[in-house]
Amino acid sequence: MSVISITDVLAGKYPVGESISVHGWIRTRRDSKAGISFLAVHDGSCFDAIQAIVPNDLNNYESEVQKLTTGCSVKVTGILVESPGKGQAFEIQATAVEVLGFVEDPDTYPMAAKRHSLEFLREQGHLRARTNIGGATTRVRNTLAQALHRFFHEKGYYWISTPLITGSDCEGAGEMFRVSTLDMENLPRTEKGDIDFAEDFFGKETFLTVSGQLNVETYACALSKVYTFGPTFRAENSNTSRHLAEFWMVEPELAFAHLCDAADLAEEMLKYVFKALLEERPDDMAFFQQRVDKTVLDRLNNVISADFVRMDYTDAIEILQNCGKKFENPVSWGVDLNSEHERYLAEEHVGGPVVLQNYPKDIKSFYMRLNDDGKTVAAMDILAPGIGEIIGGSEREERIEVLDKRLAEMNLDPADYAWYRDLRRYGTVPHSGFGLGFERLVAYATGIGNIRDTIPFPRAPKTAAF
RNA sequence: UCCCCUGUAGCUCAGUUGGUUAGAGCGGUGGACUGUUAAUCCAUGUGUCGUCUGUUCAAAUCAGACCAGGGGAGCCA
Repeated sequence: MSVISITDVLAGKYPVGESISVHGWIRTRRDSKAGISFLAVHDGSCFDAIQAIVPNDLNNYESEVQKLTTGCSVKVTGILVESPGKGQAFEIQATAVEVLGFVEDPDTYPMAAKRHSLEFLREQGHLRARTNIGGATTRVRNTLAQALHRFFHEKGYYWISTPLITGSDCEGAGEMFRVSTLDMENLPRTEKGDIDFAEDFFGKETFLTVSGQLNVETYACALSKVYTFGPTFRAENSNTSRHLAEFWMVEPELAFAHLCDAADLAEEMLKYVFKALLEERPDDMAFFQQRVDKTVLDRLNNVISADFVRMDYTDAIEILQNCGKKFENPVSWGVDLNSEHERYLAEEHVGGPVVLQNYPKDIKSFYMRLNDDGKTVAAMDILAPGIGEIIGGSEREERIEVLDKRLAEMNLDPADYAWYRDLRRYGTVPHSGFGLGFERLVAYATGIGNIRDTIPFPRAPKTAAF
């Protein structure tokens, strides 16, 4: 026996006139003196609840049905009928209501049938999935994740499970969380007095990964088209609405490809997943459009239909210098762009996503491929109106002598990158890739302003509840 | 980590130029009405006023520190 989902009932997948059972939680109960009660039963399978009509001649009507409040769990059995009321196509004429669990004290049940602030809901991490916005976000997040996997699968990419625990402390993308089983009260010491990590679980220092990129490059240099999709960890003390200490990242890596190929892939990918989202979750997206951000649908449709603008860093600097707008941080060639600059380019100058590319080498990572001009690297950021950088990527430096020169310039020890250098020593190929912050994608797609509301259990500085 | 703002009932907030008894809406509860739709109408309870320290005859109100949340910045995805 399988459990019936309310989404299937509301979609008309069950015959009218026959008896079915649904399970779920009460959203609201309304009593009518005509001798019936209306129950809105919600199981999270879709945005809408199903309405059950409960006659007062059920033997537990007074003892239980009339005591149902928001949040109580029930199994409702009854005849599926076309609804004479407005607001729903089908409803259930209940023949039995089994209460699975009451709400202890309706007065203090946090998820009362009323509007709550997102800040309050965040403190109720174990219950917020029961709200409209919590459920809708969760379903959208799932749809986007599934669409990403499907996109890469259809294009022949292989999903690579890169490690979460890394023995390399030089991934270069940020502060790392240490992984250790040493007794912090009684640390083993070397003769010099340093902590003796040879005694630690892995026999060396280990950390949580900040990016799967370096690892996935090794598989790109064997299977050609690959990607990782998994959690990454950054111990940065970032207190903003667009950073998390634990976030999910999609990182495709493509062999025999240049920067323009990575940019094309990113554009195609975003269009694909937004199209899938609009097709598969019209109910949730209508909610976001109405209650969260009145511009989401236009924005997503715009991304789907418009070509992404490609712009060189050097041209962007010129645009910023000549736009007549006063910036707090002055612009000149060689400086890293600030939020205000990125926002101007994406929101005002272009009015949509923009691919910014070919940055000065001195403000970018060692592994990015040096351009022929000798001063820029083949790096790109995709900036989205509203949230800023959503994708960062590059063509990787595949020439061993150039890579070694870059490592030396940045005072990095080639020995730390031995296996990474091997990829360039044994049958090197041009290859490119990028990283997409998955929670930023969810935020962009829903209009939710704080990234902490796009992941079920957010991890941020001083925040690890639940 | 830096700057600005906020922290009062289950929730969203008002208020307090320091002085006996702290306010509203929503939610909850009780009732009326109703094939209802977060319905409507009537009635009704609720508070270590973020924590600690200080100033004072007196602090929820003033000051300091700390904690938490929001907005902006930096780091980035």
